[in-house]
This record gives sequence, C-alpha cells and structure tokens, in this order.
Amino acid sequence: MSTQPLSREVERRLSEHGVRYTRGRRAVVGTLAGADGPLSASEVQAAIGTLPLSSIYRSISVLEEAGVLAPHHSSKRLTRYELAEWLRGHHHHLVCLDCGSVEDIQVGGSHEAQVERIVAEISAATTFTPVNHALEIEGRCAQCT
Amino acid sequence: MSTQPLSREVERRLSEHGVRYTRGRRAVVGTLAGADGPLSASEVQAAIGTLPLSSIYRSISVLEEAGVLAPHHSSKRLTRYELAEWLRGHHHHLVCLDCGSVEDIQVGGSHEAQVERIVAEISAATTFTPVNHALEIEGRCAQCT
DNA sequence: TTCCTTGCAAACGATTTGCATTGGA
DNA sequence: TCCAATGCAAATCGTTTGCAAGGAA
Repeated sequence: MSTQPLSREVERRLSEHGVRYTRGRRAVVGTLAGADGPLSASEVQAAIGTLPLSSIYRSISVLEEAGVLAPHHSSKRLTRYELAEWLRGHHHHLVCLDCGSVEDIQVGGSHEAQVERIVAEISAATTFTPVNHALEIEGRCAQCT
Repeated sequence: MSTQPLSREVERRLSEHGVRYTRGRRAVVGTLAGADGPLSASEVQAAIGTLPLSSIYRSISVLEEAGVLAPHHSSKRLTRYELAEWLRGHHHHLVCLDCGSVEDIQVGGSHEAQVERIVAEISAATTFTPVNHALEIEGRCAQCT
C-alpha cells in the first residue's frame, strides 16, 4: 500500500504488463474501489451502467493477470472480484448464507498477528507452503436477519 | 459427532427428511467419507466409477438439503462437497493455488479456541450474525512446489 | 399401487472465445 | 500505421430439470 492515487498504481502495474489502462478497465477498477466487498461481473456491469459483459470479463481477466484484482469464491457458480491486497490492504469477509452478499471486514493488528501465527503453526506440520490466508465468516447479514 | 457408524447416522438423518438412503447416495457418501478433502461432482464420479453425473448431482442435492453434505467454494465454476461438520468434525482447508486441490487440516483445540474468540470479537463490532467460520490457507501443495 | 429414484437428453446460466471493427500511441 | 481492445454472437462447461422407466414399501 502506498499513498499514491490508486489509478497511478494500477497504471504502472498494467504498463509493466504491457497492456493499456483503458476506459473500460478504469470503470471496472473504479467500481471495485468504491465497493464495500467483492463484486461479480454482472454486479460490476450493473454499477457501471452500460458495458457488455464480455468486455467486463475481458477487463477482469487482464486485471487479474496483472495482479490488480483478486478472485473470491463464496457463492455457487459465481466468482466475485476485489482489488488485490497490495492495493486495498489485508482484510476478511462476512458472507451471508441467505443472500450471498459479501462484506469486507477489517481485523485489528493483534488479531491479525494471532491469525498469522496460527496459520504458521498449522502449516509447519505439513508439506504445504502457505501464501495467503482468508478467514471467512459465514452467517446472516443485517438485511437477512 | 457420535461413535455410531457413519451410515447409521446418515440413514437416520435421511429418513427424518423422508428420503431413502439408496445405493447411489451411499456411493457418494462413502466416497466423500474416504476422501482427504472436498470433491467436486465429477471427482466423485471418477472415484465411484460408473454413475451418471446427473444422478450424482441429484444425490448431492438431496444430501445437502438433509444436512449430510456441506459445499465448499474455492475454484472457479466448481463446487466441491464434503461431509458436514457434525459427521466429520470441524476443520480447515489448504487450497493449492496451482492445481486447485483442497486438503483438510485439523486444528488443535487451543488454536481453534483462539480463532473462535477472534471471530466473536470481530462480529461483535458489526450487525452480522456469525454461524460458521472457515480459515482457508492458500498456497502450494507438495506436488506443485 | 404409490411414491421415490434414476437415466438420458435437453435446458440453463456464468464465463470464454472467434472474428471483424474500433481506437490509441 | 499497427497492434491492442472491444462488441457481438456463438461456443463452453458445470449444473439443473423434464420426462419416462425402474424400484422399494
């Protein structure tokens, strides 16, 4: 995370990958930057207004390859996307079992340190090499309670 | 969790839901009981041998509604299933970023208690009502390292 | 007989891709 | 100019469903 404007960071990242930061891609990034949780392609489309789904999928694909977006799998048959952690910071998710919505949640430093220690200790007993972790909390959101 | 044989537990649960515990459903449950992580419908089919995918999907659907199976979302466009926690105990997952395989991992009681406390404290600051939690560790499995 | 189940094939819905067109450096 | 990017339509692929045949109580 830096203090530079988001678009600068993304622009630099994309140019390193030899692709342009076009209007469509800016719209996708802007939408996800303003969301309070990961969004699916069609949710992004609804937020943008008019832009064919195939273009949104192509933008998402390029942005994901460049490490700007990260996928999140929580609902059946639907992938949602959010800005990668280097752009929006580490966080966890509240997943509603009823409506499927996903909300970001920030975790305090001491809690996060505990989670990381637990992950490290768990992994130490295996041949698995950890890279990320995600604490997903499933339950009911305010609307569905 | 009880000490009764798995098939008894499942049979009772299904009969409470007014459905039969047929050969196909037994095959699905048996396959998942023997797996070391959640499996997709086609992975179950491959393990069973011969059984149409539509039947496997229908078995999974019935078993999920009866609370015998629980879904797990980790890969794009693919849902994997595992025995519900009351049948196989609470655990977490190691998800390989390369091959997508998912392996179960047991967490010691003190770690689990810490995770639960963290989840409770996080949720206390929200309007969200937690039901489950899942600590997903992403990284590289032994084969992909 | 009476439902529950299953198999097969067709239908679905999210995502991907071929191809011709558009657009930016 | 030249190649990346886009729009549209068709193709994919995991999953679901309609319908007729099979099975257990």
